[in-house]
Amino acid sequence: MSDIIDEVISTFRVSSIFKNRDYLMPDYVPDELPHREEQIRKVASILAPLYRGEKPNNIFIYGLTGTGKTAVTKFVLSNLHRKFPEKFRYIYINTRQSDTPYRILADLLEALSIKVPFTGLSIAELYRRLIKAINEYNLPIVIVLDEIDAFIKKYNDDILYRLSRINSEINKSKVSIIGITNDVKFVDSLDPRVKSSLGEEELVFPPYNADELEDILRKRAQMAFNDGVVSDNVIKLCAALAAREHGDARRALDLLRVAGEIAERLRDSKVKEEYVYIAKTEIERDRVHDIILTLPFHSKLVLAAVVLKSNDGGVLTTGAVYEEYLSLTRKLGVEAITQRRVSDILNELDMVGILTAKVVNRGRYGKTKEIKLAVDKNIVVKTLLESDNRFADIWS
DNA sequence: CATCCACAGGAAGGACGGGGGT
DNA sequence: ACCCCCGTCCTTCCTGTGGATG
Repeated sequence: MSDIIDEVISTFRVSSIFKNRDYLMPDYVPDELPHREEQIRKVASILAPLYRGEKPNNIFIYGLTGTGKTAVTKFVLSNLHRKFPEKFRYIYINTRQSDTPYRILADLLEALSIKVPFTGLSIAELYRRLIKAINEYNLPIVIVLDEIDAFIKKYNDDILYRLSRINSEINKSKVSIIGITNDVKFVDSLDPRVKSSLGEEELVFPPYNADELEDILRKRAQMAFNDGVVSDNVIKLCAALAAREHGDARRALDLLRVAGEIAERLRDSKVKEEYVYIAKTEIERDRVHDIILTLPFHSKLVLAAVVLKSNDGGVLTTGAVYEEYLSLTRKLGVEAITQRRVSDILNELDMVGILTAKVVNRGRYGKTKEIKLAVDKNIVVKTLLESDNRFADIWS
């Protein structure tokens, strides 16, 4: 048995593929960000007042996923901070990870080294403590709220409003907010007061094109892989596949990393192009798998209904899905939830990319959603079966 | 041109289980 | 011990709606 472990470890210890895999990890912030020089300059110049201990303007940053918004922001802040560690403080919060008002406030407090219980307090109490903490803090603070659009959509812009108002509640203004969002239209849904306060500076990040992606990949590949392991064609392929997905650099890096991992697993000394394709389906499979496993039971049931009805081909409507869902609940002998809730669940499944639910008006035939599965049916079925044995009665 | 379909999706609220402060 | 708060799912009730049809 220990042979197996030795074997596995040995492939890890001396990798013929990777020099250092970390450079391909999503959270790695590189020393240089090719093709984002202009954005770096802009962000840096907005934040420059920190050097004099003054509060910079608030910033709104737009751009699709994987266009370097987070990387540029972190890059500029960490560089500034390294140069002037005594001048200011910055806090980065990803609102997808900390996805409730409570958790955001708790994270902020924690970053200011104030311990708070992870539940139990009222939001108002957290605000009180936060304001007190900021009041006692004498440096400017930059708060980065990443991916706020999803958060605001789910809750409201109350936190943004309150955070932007903190300055007027304390003696000296010193809190700057950097809001990062994937959704450009999202700003319109904000309270005008928040909009004007947070939108003091606006910045748009365009997607990378295939050439730029290639450039980025080449630089990273050099750091991450051993020499001669990755051919230019592999890099071009990763760039091309990611460019198709609106120039998502993270996607491109993921492809390259996973392709490398596959080569490593197969004890190959080179990353072949076919591994990139395998990586693509593997990434997709893992994503779908993770999402489905964490779904509540009735969401899984709704998904099962969609899968079953998709057998008939064509587009589904909310009504059709609900009917199928009801028959499943009867089959399994569980209580059904309302169609109103199922409608929301379909939207949730759309948001995580498992299916697409597009609202359409079909005139005489009413307003409904056109629902289509967006991922491989077999993966869905397999994961559903694995996640809850009650599904065995449906796919026997 | 009005009608009316088949829902969309907002608002309010409730049950429940996680966990407080005092 | 007491009462309070929050997030997660969910319900009930509701008003709104684009365009094929009559």
